[in-house]
Amino acid sequence: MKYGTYVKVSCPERAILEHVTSRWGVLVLVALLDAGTLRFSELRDGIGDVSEKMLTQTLRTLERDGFVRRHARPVIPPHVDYTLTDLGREAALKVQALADWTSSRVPAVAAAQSTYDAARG
Amino acid sequence: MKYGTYVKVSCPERAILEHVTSRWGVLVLVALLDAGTLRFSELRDGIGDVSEKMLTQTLRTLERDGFVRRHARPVIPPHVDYTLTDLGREAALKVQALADWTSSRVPAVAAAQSTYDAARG
DNA sequence: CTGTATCCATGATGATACTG
DNA sequence: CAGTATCATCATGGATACAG
Repeated sequence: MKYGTYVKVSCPERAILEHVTSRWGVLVLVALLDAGTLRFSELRDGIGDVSEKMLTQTLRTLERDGFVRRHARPVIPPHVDYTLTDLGREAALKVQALADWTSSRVPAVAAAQSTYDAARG
Repeated sequence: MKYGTYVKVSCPERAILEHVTSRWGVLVLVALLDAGTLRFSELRDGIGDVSEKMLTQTLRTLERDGFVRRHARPVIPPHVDYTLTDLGREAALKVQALADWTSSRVPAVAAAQSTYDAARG
């Protein structure tokens, strides 16, 4: 079984971890942390390379977990805003911290990989 | 592959993040952080439910990234020890911090999910 | 504009069997 | 003991088309 992003994981902690560290989850959380409020199309364009399907799926999951608040204005054409909840802000800060640390160690990891690859093949 | 305007998550960074937050990556890092040194079989038994294939794969990835050091003693039967490098200890601490935070918010997330599911379907 | 529905290629995953 | 090899399966994510 794949340790799915959406359900079917025995350990709830593991599931939540998957949600916030998932490919698009990280980007959505950090984007909303930086911008405060973003529309669906702003998230889609800002993140880039994300399909609408995956963005919707990611937003639904984060909304269900209580990390993201969805505000749909009853207008035509539709206008939907997304913001972080307090819980979501906590999550976003933690995830950003991990992402920042990772970013800072990219050179060290790249060096380690080169060494490893050179020694083996 | 290009990422966001709001977020600067490069591909190598994303890959590293996936390595350390992967299902078995988290468990291996935390196990080694707690125990200091563990043999292959100790990791396999301690983590539980992990196939030898996935454990090997996880260990190789973490070793290549410079997070884990592998020490194979030239004896029969084979005896292989795994420990964290300094870089790996940093990673393990960050990951454990995120995992601990996640663990502490499981009730809040569960409540949010119940609310969401009740309101919708 | 903000989604939903459907199909499908890809790749991750784990069971099993085997090896040095 | 510590892996490696092979294979079946099944979720994941992307493309596409369409709807409200």
